[in-house]
Amino acid sequence: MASTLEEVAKLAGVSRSTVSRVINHSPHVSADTRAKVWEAIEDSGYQPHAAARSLVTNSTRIISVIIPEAVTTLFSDPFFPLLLRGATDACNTKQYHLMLSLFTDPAERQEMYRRVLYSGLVDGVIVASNPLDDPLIPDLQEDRIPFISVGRYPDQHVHYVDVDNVGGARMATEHLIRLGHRRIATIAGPQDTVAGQDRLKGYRQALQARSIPVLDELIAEGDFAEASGQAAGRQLLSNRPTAIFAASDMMAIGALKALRNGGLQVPQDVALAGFDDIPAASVIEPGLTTVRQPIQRLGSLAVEILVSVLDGEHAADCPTHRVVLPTELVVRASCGAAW
Amino acid sequence: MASTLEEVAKLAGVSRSTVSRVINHSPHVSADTRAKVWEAIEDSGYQPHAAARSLVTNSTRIISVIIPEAVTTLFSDPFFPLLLRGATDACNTKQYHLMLSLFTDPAERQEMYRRVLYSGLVDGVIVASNPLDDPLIPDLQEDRIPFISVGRYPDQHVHYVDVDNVGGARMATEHLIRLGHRRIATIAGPQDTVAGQDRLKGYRQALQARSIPVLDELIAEGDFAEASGQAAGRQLLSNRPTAIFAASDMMAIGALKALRNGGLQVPQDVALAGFDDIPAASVIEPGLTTVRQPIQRLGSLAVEILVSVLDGEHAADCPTHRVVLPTELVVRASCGAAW
DNA sequence: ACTCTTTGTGAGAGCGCTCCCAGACTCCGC
DNA sequence: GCGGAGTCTGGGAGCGCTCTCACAAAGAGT
Repeated sequence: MASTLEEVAKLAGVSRSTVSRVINHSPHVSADTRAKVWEAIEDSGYQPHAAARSLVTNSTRIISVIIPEAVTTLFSDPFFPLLLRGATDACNTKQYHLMLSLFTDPAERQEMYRRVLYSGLVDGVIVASNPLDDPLIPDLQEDRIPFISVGRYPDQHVHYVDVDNVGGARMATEHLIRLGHRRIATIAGPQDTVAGQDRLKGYRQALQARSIPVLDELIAEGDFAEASGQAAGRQLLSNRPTAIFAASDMMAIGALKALRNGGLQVPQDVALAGFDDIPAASVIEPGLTTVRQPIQRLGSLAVEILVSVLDGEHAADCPTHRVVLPTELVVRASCGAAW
Repeated sequence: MASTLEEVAKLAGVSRSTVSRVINHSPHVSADTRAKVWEAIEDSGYQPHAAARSLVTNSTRIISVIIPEAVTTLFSDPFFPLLLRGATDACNTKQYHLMLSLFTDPAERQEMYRRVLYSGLVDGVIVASNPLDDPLIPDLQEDRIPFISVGRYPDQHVHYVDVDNVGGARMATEHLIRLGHRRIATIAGPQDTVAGQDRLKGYRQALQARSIPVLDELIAEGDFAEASGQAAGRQLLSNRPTAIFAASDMMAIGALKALRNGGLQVPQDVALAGFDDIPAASVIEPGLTTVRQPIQRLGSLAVEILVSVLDGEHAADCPTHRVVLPTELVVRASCGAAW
């Protein structure tokens, strides 16, 4: 189990170098020797010592997923587990390991930054749910640490993967338009996040494409959480929309409560659509029409791209990867569609 | 940044050994020298190389969280993210790192077992959501790898943390009894999981304590997921319970649908209680009475105990840690309580 | 003044691995 | 038959760190 190269070498009657070559699949070993060595490896249950190997190769095959602030909304939403699921799947097949870094306060992050990144503990980093004004990405760039962002990032040289937030929001809004609605309100997400911005953009695009005026009075802003959706719903009520597109399911659920409190029925009086397709969306009454995102794929793709960058290691001449995955409209009862 | 001990030593005008001593807070360094060295460390932005250090200390300060099967129910339930949140918090304060290992198929696990555990990559392991018949824990024991189980484990020498599933189920059932119900059915969880067993046990205890007969016809079994709850609800209907305690919120939601389809109202015709307090529980109509568990604390505790075992390292004479955290009854509308 | 501790510091070995270089051997063509 | 190319293998250095050991200097006791 805890044997060393040297011991395996003795067992196989060859030198340490030869065993190393076999382990690393070097072609310069005769078939006989190779077989002999493999046998010795099997017999001894040998496994290379990770630290020793890292020390000389200068690579740990560990990728860190950094979530700068342990965003509370992440826990009412399976985004986070699904992302990790996808990422670990990809890591398993690529023979990499996943390290998880969550932070509550910035001091903690600074501390981690030194400990994890400067100590050579990880080969690369996946940054998820990073607020636009966070210094993390600039820091990573400056220190030339390979990374990829989950979520669009407005910089020429940053690799990222994202879901098509604009397209998803447009689809949902178009769907409401197609059902005959013209006074369509939106509860936008926080405008300091890319997702919040993009979903509002999609809403705007859909209206503009049909020459429906975009009215400020029909746009409220929330923070993706339920309470903010309820507040926004209450506020929008007085402007009498016939439909509401909320930029998150939790806000849609909040809005649903506000509408009910205001004596309005969904979908009879007001149609409702959300974004995310959280588990609760299919469970509430009426079922919530929403936009589904391929989050697990997002996670695996992030790993795959990062690994390709890491393995390629042609540093400068490697093109920037930017992948946007399509979203999918899930029609349920809340929009009042027969479809 | 990527400087070495040697360089810092030269900068401070001392030897490598002395810098090492300062870094590791050895007391055998004069105050003057110590100050000088710290200055050199700050100036050079020195950070010890993790692999080099691990090679000689034979410790990586990495803990792995292993979830043997990427249980799908974990993703309709914030159990997993909350656990990780708690675990990372504790890791941050203890200066440990968290590695994540999820698996879909057993071959993958075997592969990981070699790669992660035998290679000295991690110092210890947290095993979560492990089925009773899984060989993982016996394997870990045999290989003398320090670990702790999240979830009770029936072995004298296994450290574990768990929530009080028995007590929680008993509380929920008692609550229904207190509201006047006598024909109380339960939708139990899978009986090959400890949580499933314990929640059924709590239900039984509550009835027996009030001398209410435990009837087989009022006990159905599900797999914690919604569909199984709906099936179980349908099945129980014919036996006319006046209340149902479901061992998970998802099953309670399934049962709710079955009851509605059968023309019954909750809580007027049948009272309903669940377990877990998932986000959907507060969002559905009627709000679901349920049992809340301190999952985040469970995660941080698991790390704290494992680290104490790791740091203590008095191997044999260290007592087995077994912590069971209390659960909390959350009363909402579905049980029909005024309270 | 001399040993005898005590305290602070440096030199050296070695953790287990990879990788370079050199050597031994085989095989071919002239 | 002999040099040169090609193939395979072993030896040695060294990655950056910790830790033991030895030793120098300083203080304490007789």
